[in-house]
Amino acid sequence: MRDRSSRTGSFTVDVVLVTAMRNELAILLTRSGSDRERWSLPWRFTQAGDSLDTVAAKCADEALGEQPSWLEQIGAFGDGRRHPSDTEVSVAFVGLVPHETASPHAGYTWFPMSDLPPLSPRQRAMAEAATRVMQSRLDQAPIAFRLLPATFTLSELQQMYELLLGKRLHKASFRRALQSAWLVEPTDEWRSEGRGRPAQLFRYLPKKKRRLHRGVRFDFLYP
Amino acid sequence: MRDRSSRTGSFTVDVVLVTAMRNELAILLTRSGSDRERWSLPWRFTQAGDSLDTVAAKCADEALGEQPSWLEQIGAFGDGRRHPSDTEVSVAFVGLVPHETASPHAGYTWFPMSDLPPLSPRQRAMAEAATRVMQSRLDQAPIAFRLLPATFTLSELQQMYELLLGKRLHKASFRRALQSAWLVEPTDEWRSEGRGRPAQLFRYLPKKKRRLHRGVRFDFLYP
DNA sequence: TGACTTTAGTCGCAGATGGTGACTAATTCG
DNA sequence: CGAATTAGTCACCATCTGCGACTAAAGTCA
Repeated sequence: MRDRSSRTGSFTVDVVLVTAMRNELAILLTRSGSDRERWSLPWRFTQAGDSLDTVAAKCADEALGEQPSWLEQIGAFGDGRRHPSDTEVSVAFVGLVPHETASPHAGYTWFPMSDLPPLSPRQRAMAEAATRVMQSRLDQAPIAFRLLPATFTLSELQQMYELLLGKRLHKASFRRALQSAWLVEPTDEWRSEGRGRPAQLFRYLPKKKRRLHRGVRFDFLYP
Repeated sequence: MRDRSSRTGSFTVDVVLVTAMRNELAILLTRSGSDRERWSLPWRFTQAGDSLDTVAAKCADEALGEQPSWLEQIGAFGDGRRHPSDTEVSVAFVGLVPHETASPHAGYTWFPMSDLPPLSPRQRAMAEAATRVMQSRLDQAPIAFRLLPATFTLSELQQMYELLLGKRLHKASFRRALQSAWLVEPTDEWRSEGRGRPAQLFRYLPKKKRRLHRGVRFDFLYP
């Protein structure tokens, strides 16, 4: 067992890998290194010369075998809360992963946010912060798009926004707002999903071609 | 001179203290500890047992003799950029200070953001991140109010928003949006400022009494 | 004193945006 | 074929926004 004080001044990088699974958000956990009975976020000690982003990317790669479609730091966590590493501070990242293409390595498991196993207090704080950060950036950054595959139907996109916002949206208003924000462009493909009319596939329209004025705000709710 | 590798794994806490001075944002700098010719943000090594927020608060107190009216972490910075401490990582905070009541301790000087002296690359990144964070939280958190004294005129508030947004706002629209957001309440005081009609003083209305629906969005611009 | 300037604060129109239900379209199922 | 299901659009109307023009209360200066 490590001596607690030996880690004073050192720190870890932790990654909250988020995906949308069966209509709810889920994060990727693995067995804790120190206590095999407990679950933990993927984390690492930093090595001299590696930037924080690099360490986070390695963490994600070890868990998934690929890079998240979006990876962003959400801050440093400490404040006396316990962490498997016994360091005083950890720097947390959020990584977004489209669920369709993700296949975690052995030993890693998706857990729905609503039903997480016990985590160290510091990692629990990170998981909560991750969803807060995602919600707050929803209208500034392509959060919803990074949780979807490269092409998607507008209904899928709407469901993703409903999931992230935690409320229902009205179809016509959603599409109108989407249009005026120039966020997507149609492909020439259509997808027939069992019953019902086939849906056209769209892709995220990168900033280059876009003439965006106001940030998008999907505010409109349903009865 | 310290050996660079001796600090590997350790880190500092740095504070970007921001105020609004003569219609532009300014930050508080001091002479660097290692090189008296250079300027630096206030920073400290952490001590075992102190939370990050506590260290940041101490930093601010040492510079100002008082607490900022708002103090929030903006992230961990490293990525190989140099810092006076020779650590690999620093955790940065923004602190907001109303300029009217602030009187920095000896050795600390306000510098306008538009005309900063040379800083270490890591601290320059922090200063830039600070203004980005302030802008992005402008409609979620009382950023503008924390840069103003406890009571203020609506014209002063509008000027503060114009400064933070970097664009002019239309008076009538600004006040209408302010009303519908229930952000301020009038006091029974008025201030006569030289020529022109005296202005009523307002104060920030804390969340308790507020029934806020949508986030405020002062989007409307001037010709 | 009274015209002029300066700053505060309000009104109300016209056009843009948003919430909504009802509509049409294309497919599967039985 | 008709019912069910999902996609996509339309049009009405209420609300919100941009904006110019207005009123109000002070100082300045001849």
